[in-house]
Amino acid sequence: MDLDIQKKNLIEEVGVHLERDNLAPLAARIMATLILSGKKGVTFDQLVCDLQAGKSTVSTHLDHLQNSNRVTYFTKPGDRKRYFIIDPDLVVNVMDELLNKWEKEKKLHFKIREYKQQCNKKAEETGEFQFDLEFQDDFLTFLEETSNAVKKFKSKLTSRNK
Amino acid sequence: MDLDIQKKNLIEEVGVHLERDNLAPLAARIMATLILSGKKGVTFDQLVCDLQAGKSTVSTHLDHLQNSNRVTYFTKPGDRKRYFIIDPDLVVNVMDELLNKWEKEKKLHFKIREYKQQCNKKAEETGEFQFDLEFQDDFLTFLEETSNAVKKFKSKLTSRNK
DNA sequence: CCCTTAGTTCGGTTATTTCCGAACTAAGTT
DNA sequence: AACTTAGTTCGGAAATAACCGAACTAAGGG
Repeated sequence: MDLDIQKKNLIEEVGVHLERDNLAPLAARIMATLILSGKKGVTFDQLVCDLQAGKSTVSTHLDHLQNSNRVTYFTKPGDRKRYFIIDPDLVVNVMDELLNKWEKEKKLHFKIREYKQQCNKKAEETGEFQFDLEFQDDFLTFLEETSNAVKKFKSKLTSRNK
Repeated sequence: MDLDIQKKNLIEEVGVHLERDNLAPLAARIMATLILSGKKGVTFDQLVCDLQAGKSTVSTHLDHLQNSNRVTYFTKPGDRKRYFIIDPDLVVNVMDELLNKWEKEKKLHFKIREYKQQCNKKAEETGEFQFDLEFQDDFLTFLEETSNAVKKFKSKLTSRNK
């Protein structure tokens, strides 16, 4: 099958998938394009042209993608253009984001757990407990264990890359 | 501190957090309310009243939350009202969702990897490879390992609950 | 100094999401 | 049969997100 057609289809397929983590449609297409274009990078104009999008839109999204550590660029001497690429640390950055989210989630679950305990204590007299704490505990263990798995893999990766 | 005020604040805090996984603001508040109300359940009218929302809005969101296995309800004999609660299997359901997403992601990465290999093969003559496959491989391993951690914890949970 | 290139900023348009009220259904009550 | 309760459905309003073009900046080239 023709590689160009395959690329186009993959960009769309990957793009749709990427929209699931709160990326705007065009931002997702930009990411997909960069993923499928590799080391040689893609210029601003190529993106505008390939994706049939406005310059301002591409500019804004590239900004956001760089701020969130997904995308970066390199330049060539004597060439004013920027060559955008996927951030080489994307995998690690994604993991950090996940860990961060889970950390916040853990703190919230702790807070909730405390609230529930207070409620139960108050209801001790009547004997009708409002809450099982199991749910909270399971969730906390889940977050703990999964976080650990990610951390372990992360350290494996980062140690390898010096 | 007054438990009612604490509850209100927590609902808002948890609500904001829940919006991060593609829940509409009101859907997130419903979830938060149910989480913080426990076994006794919350009725439709209570939700409409507490959250100051339209009946239709609450109805639609409750529908969606039930379809996505986050919320369920019980009834009391001789009482037409439904008492909505967090689905007791929520933790497992959330894990299943995660695993599902990661499975799709793995398949996509495989597809991408294949495309990249084809491209590199074609570029073998010129000697300038367009792609490192490392990125794809790292991501695949990441998904693999993290999925396994989640699966392990899931089976621990489900075996405990018969 | 003017022109081109490579973007950025800003105000506004379009599309989508979220929410709402009014009218409706279905089941039990009086 | 008429009324209340517990919701559902549907058409549309309001809020928010996504995108765009026109005007602008900044830097290098002729």
